[in-house]
This record gives sequence, C-alpha cells and structure tokens, in this order.
Amino acid sequence: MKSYKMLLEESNLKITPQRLAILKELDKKGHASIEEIYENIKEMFPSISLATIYKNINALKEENVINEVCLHQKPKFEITKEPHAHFICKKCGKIEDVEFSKVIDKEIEKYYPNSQKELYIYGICKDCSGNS
Amino acid sequence: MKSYKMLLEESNLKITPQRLAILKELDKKGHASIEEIYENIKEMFPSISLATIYKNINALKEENVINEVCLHQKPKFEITKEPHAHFICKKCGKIEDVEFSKVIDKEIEKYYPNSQKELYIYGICKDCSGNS
DNA sequence: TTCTGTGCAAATCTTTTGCATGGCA
DNA sequence: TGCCATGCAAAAGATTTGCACAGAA
Repeated sequence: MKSYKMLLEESNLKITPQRLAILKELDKKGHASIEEIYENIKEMFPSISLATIYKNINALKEENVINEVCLHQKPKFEITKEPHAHFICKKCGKIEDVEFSKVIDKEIEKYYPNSQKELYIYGICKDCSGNS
Repeated sequence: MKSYKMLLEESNLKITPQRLAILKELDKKGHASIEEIYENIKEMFPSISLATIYKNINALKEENVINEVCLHQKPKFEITKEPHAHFICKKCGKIEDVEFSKVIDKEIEKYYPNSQKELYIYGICKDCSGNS
C-alpha cells in the first residue's frame, strides 16, 4: 500500500502528525470507530482533541482517502417481515426492499453457513442518478 | 398482514394509541426514521413526545415487532481500497473484510446495472456463536 | 510568511433516564 | 385497582462550530 504520507500528498490535505496517526491507526486495525481512534492515538499523543479526530475523519472522507464502513444514515425501522434485501440510495437515503435472491443466499451460505444474513445494497437510485 | 392490534397482542406490550400510530406510520411508509415518525404522528397527535417514540421503538424492537434497517453500529472507517464486502458481527460489532464474490456481483448487477454496490453481511461471528 | 490545522470550549443534535401523572386491562 | 405507558424536563452522549494560536509549506 502507499505510504500514509503519499495518501495525503495525493489529496488536498496537508501532512500533519495527527493525520498520519489516524491513518496508521486505521491501517493497523483495519476498521475503527472515532472513539477507538481517539483512545489509541491519545496514548502516543496526549494533547490530541476529539474535535480534531472528527474534523480529520470528515476531511479524509471528503477526499476519499478513507471510507465509512457502516454508511451513516439515520437508523430506520420497518415492521418485521420476511427476509429481504434492502437497496439504500447513497444520495437521498431512500430505502427500497428488493427480493433476496436465492443465488445470493446460496453464495453467502457457502462462506457463512447457518449464519443470519442481512443484505444491504448501497447505490444510487434512479431518481438521483443523472443529477450528480 | 396482521392488524397492528394483533401485532401488539402477540408481544408483551400493551395496546396504546401511540403504539398503534407508530405501527401505522411504519406500515404506510415502509421504512421511517425516528424523526419522520415523530413529525408525522405529531400532526394527528400533537401532545406526543419524542421520548415516547424512542421508548416505543426500543420496546417494539426488543419484542421483534419491528426491525432496525440500518443496523445501528457506531460508524467505522477504513482506508479506501479495492471493493470488498463486509461481514459485521451483530453481537460484538467486529468487522471482517470478505471477498466480494463474482457471483454476487453479477446477481446484483442483474437488478441494479451500473450501480455502485456495497455489500454488508450481518451475522454472528465464530467467536460469538455458542455464547448466546 | 501565509494559510491551513489544532485544541479548547461552547453550541447543537441525538438519545436516554427519572419521575409524577394518566390510561389500559 | 394495579401496573405499565406517557409526557415533560433534565441528563448524558455524539457531533459540529468558532476562534485564537501553532505549525506545515
């Protein structure tokens, strides 16, 4: 993988020790929450502030250096029904139920047998594609 | 579908106008956020409190009458890399990268051609299955 | 030297809790 | 009637913002 420094150089963000520390932490853990990042960086870097983590995470996301794993939509609820997949529009947040294909079910079953499955497909819905 | 009243009778929750209104709203919209539920119910029911919505949503979730669609884990981040699927443990919240199967890719492509796809599989990981 | 990033504190937003009252069974 | 649910207000938690100072280019 590219060095952390290089990742920043390719974005519009200045290189700072705080940003390097955040990237290092994410790289080490694979995935981490704001709180986890904060707690771990604080040990090496006692003066770092939570606000700095938030600002940098948002900036890095903006620049597409990092990714949000659980796409942070407001939680939504539905009446419990048959298993089905959800298509969630990344732009407008609209949720559509989609049929849970047998093919997909079998394929996941292959990797995670007997595991409870919930499937979300994040994409851009018809209404939003076009008006980028 | 069962009547809203019946859904509540089968749970351990008392039937109240507020709960019926919440279920009706979810049924009408398919999926709704706390805020949406609140705003809409308030029109018919001006005295209802946001805290009541929260309490009831949590109670209904507990009783499995309703479902949370975007499983509410803390948002997590990762350094941007090749597309891959995520397996997220519903108990401990641990995230594992899993290979994004060509089969699944093709299957989704069939329904949502040219759409950006992100795939999350929620289940119970090996460490957590067993210690229910 | 310039301009962006940092850290603090305050503001804002979201969610939970405690408690007195009201209403379902 | 007994007990759970409601509504209010306060508390707690999460995230954002403003501003003065520090540090990267």
